[in-house]
Amino acid sequence: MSDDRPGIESDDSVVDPANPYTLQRADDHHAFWADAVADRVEARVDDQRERGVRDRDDPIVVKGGISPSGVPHLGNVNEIMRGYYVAEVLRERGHDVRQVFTADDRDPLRKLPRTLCDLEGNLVDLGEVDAGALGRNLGAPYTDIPDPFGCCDSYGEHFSTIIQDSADAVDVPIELISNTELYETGAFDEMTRYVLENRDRAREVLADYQDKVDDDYVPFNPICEECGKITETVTGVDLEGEPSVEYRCTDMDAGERPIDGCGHEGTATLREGKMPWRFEWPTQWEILGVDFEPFGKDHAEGSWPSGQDVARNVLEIEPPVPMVYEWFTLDGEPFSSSEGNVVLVSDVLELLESEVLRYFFAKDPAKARDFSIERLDQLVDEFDRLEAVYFDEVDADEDETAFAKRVYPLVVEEPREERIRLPYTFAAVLGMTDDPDLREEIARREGHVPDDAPGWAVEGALARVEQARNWARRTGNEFDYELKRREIPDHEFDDATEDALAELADYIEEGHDPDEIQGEIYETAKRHDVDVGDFFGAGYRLFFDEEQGPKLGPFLAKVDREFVVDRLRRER
RNA sequence: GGGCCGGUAGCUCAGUCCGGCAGAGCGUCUGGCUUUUAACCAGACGGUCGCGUGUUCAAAUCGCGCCCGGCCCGCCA
Repeated sequence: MSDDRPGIESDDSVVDPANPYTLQRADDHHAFWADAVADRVEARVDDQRERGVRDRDDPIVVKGGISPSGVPHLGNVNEIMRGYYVAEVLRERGHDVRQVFTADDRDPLRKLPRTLCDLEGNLVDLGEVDAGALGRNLGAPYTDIPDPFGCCDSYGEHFSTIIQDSADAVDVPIELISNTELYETGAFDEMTRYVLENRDRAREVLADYQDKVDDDYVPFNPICEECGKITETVTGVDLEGEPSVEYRCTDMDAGERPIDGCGHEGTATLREGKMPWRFEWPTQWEILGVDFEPFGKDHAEGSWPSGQDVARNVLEIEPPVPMVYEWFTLDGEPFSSSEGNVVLVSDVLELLESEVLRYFFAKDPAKARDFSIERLDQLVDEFDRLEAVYFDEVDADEDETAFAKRVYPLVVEEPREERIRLPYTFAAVLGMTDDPDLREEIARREGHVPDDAPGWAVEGALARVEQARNWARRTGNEFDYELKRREIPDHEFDDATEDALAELADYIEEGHDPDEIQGEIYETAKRHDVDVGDFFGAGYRLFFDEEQGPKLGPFLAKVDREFVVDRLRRER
C-alpha cells in the first residue's frame, strides 16, 4: 500500500523489511552483514523522526534476551554478539546506541535441567544440588525459586549473573534488564492494562497463530498467591481502579507431564503475573523502545510473525528491525545441557583469545555452523589469517580483503600491527614445557618472534601457549605432548637401537650444544645402522610416549642433563 | 503435508544480493630448510558448485521442479 506511484511496477525482488531473513540482501552491497542491518535500522529511525514520533536525541536501542533457565551455553552468545556488531556499526556512524538485554526471568521453570553450573562455570549434576526443592518449584517464575547454589537471590539471578559474566568476558557492554523487575516496578503496568482493555483485539490477532485462543482467552497469566505457580486460567478481569484479574490455579501443560495447579481461587494485580510471550515480547519492544533485535531461527516462523502483528495491530507500534541467526552445533551435535553437550563462554576462553570468539560471531548469521572444539585450530588459523589480510601481510582476493578490512577493527580492541601470533598448533607443542623462558626461546629459534619485537607482543604471543595447551589436553590430540618425567613409557627396541641410545647418552653426558646433539642423533643412528626416523621415534617414545614431537636435539639440551641421560639409558 | 533457511575440493569455508576463467586455508603428495620428526618455504594433486530443467552469447549465481539436513506450522519460550 505504500508503493503505489504510477509507472513503478511492483517488483518481487524488493527487500521486504518484515522478512527477518533478507537482511543480508540490501540495496547496497556491504562486505559485512551488520552494515546492511544498520542501513535498515537507520532507515527506520529516519522515518520515525520524519513522522515526528521520535526525538532527535533518543538513543537507538538494540535488544537481545533469553530465559535464565539453566546453563547459558555458547549458542546464547549469538543473542549478545549479533546485536553488538550492529550496535558498534551504528556507533561508528555517530549514533548513540544502547544495547539492552532482557533476562526473561519471570518465565516459569517448566522442567528440571539435568545439568546446572556454579558461578565459576563448573558443570554440576542435578543430583548434587537440592533437586527436590527445585521440583517443588516447577511452574514458578525463575526469580521466585531459591538459588540451588545458595549464592544468589534466586535461580533466575544465578543464571542471569552468568549471562552478564559471559558478556563481560567477550567485552560487550550490555544493560541487563530483569523482566521480573519490569513487572514489579510497574514498567509494564500501562501496557498490560492496555492489552487487557483491548483483549478482544488481542484474541483476534493471536487466534491467527494459535489454535488454543478462544473467547475465554485472556492475555495475562497470574502467579498463584497460594502455591506461587504461574497459572493460565483467568476467570475475570477488573480494570476499574487498581486493575486486577481473578483466577483459578489450574494444571499447566509443560510437555511430557503437566504441572499440577493447586486449585486456589484468588485475585492478582497486573504486577503479580506476566503476559504470555507472544504479547510480552512486543510489549518489551514498546517499553524499551527497541529498534533492532536478532533472534534464533526457532522464532522466525512462530513468534516473529505473530509478534509483529501484535505490535502493529494491538499495540499500534512499529516492530523493530528483525534478523534471524542460524543455530550452530557443538562438535557436530546440538547444544544440550541434558546430554552434557554444552560449553560455556568461560570454558572457551580457556582455549582461545576472546578476539577469536568474537570473530566467530562476525561470520554470516544465515549459515549454520559447527563450533568444533576438536578442530579449534582451524578457527584460530582463520582468525590469524583475517588479521594478516588486514595488515596486508598475505595475499587475498577482493572479497576476503574487503571483509577483513571492514571486520577486523570491530573484532579486536585495537588493531596493532606489531602483534605476534604463534600458530595455534605450534603453541600447543610449546605447551610441552612449563618453563616460560624455554617456551620463548623455542618460539624465537623457530622464527616466530622477531628479534626487535616489543615486550607486550611477546607476552601476548606466549599467552596463547596456555590456551593451546589446554586445548591439546582437553582433546587429547596429537599436539598433546607432555614430557613423561615421572615414569618411563612402555617401549621395545632392538639391540642396535639400544646400543645407539646408550652411546647418545654418553655423548649428552659430556655436555654439548643443542645443534651438536641434534647432529649427533643422526650420526649415532647411522653408525648403528638404525633408520634415522626410527631412532627419532625411539626418542619421542622415551620422552613423550608419542611417535612425533618437537625438534629433539635442542629440546634434550634444555631439559636437565641427568634426567635425559638416565632416561636414554632407560634407568628411570 | 505446508512455509522458511542451508547444501561449493577429503575437511572447514569464501564467492550467490550484482550472471563473465571454480577460489582460500587445512589435509595429502613431491621437493627445500648445507643431516627426513611439530613449525616454516616452494610446487603438485584435488570439483557433477545437492539433482534436473528453463532463460541467456554466458549460470555456483536468475526462474521452476525435485532430493537431503535443520527450524517452524501443538503448547511454551
